[in-house]
Amino acid sequence: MHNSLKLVNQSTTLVDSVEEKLRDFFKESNLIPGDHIPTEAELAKALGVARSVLREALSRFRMLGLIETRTKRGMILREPDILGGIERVIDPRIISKERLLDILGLRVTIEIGMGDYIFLNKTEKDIQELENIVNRERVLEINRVTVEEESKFHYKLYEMTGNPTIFRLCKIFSPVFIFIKENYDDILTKYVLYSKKKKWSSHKEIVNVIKNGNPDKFRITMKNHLEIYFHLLSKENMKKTL
Amino acid sequence: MHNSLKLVNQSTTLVDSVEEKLRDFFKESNLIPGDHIPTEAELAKALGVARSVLREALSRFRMLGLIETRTKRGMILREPDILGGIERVIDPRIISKERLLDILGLRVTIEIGMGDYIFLNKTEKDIQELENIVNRERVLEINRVTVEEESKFHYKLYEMTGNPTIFRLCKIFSPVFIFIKENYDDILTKYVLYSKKKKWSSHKEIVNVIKNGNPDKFRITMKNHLEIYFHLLSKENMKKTL
DNA sequence: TTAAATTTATTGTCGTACAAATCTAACAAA
DNA sequence: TTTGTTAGATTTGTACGACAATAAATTTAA
Repeated sequence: MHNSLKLVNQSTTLVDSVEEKLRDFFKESNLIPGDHIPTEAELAKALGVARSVLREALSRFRMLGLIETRTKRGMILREPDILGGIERVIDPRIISKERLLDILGLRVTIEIGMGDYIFLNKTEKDIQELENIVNRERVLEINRVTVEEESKFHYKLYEMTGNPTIFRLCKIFSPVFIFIKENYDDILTKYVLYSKKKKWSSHKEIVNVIKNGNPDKFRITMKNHLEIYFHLLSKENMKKTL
Repeated sequence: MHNSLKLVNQSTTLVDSVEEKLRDFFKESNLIPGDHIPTEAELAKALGVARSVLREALSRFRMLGLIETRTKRGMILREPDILGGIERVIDPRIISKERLLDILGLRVTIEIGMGDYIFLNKTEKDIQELENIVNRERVLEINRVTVEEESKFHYKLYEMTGNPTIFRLCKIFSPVFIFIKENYDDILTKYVLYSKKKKWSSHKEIVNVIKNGNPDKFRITMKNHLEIYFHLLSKENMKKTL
């Protein structure tokens, strides 16, 4: 009762504000990767906090790759690893269903949208590899392949974009897709069985489009291939699913 | 000279390994959000490190939202904020050109791919809003609008996916696009002026497709709208650009 | 039984100390 | 002059102890 009166977690600790102040300081100083930043002693004094507090803030930056330290040589600013944070906390078991479906939606969006990118950079060797992957697939019931084979195929597509960040994002999200596939298997299977739609594009068809088609055809085919997931993503079904 | 001889920073600190061990511990204990985790004293003792070292590791988790602490009540596991890490380090000035172009590529991919998503969730109100935004735009030379108007329009599209994570990603990447627009303005302008292509889809056309078209038409129109960016993204131009 | 006071447990912050690494400088040797 | 050695100084990494603030638990008082 009277929950609305409860103060929101008013816990801005010293470490939090030091972290923020330091980030502002880096920006305002126009520091670029490779530049030295003041020593711990200097920073602690300037901020008026104990060294331990400062170090807890710096520790966060170290994790993100924003600063690098070597004894005696001091600290230098580095280009941060923008995906380092995600990588450490992606665990489907502790992430809410809403968020997991968000990620599924992002995946589907990227895979449909990457057609142009693939056609921009595709090589003969890539296509050869894709064909090898597809030929090795053993098709199970209702047009499905094993999780490993599915992963291998889609990994290769992401790789073909030639965009390392997108490729890495794919690897980071991979456990989420596997989790969703396993946990919503009944819903998905039921949908496939009772849907009016009877034709789902296969990996083979996608490869064929990459070989002889164009980006627009790729998108349509990929959309078709991924269509079952939209069943999970529509607003009405989400209510039922969650 | 002789950079290849330089030793790689082989420094795994105690804090790093404590961080890793704790993450493993959380996973193996099958903890879920809301669960209590041992006190600092217990953890420090179990790990055999000083409390200060432990706290530097915990500080990282606190930043990512993975743990929440309140004095006396102890620490509890929380659903982490998967984008919290990115949000803190996105600053175009300290991120390499390669990475910035990666992000541009991701944006373009998402915007082309989100057609189905938009058609899945669009409402009359959304379309009304889009039209308002477009009608307020003042078109500058060569079909361009101001950065703010451009942002506002694309924000609305992301919002229409109904996917909060994708929407947030858009906001996070926004400074990157602005940076790229400003820094590659000469290349982009030259491309527009001398390209054989003379027709670039406008915001108005995109709205029209959302209103009366279908996802396939949306993708083609959006692709057309964003085509100038592929000029920066192709492998050959990237070499020149970087 | 209820209300107030006290105790206790736990995180937040501070300070000191020393170890480890490595840069600097001075000096010695070739 | 160049190279090698040694000693000292600087800076981060780790440990430990102390106390404040807070909130739960317990005891005491009305």
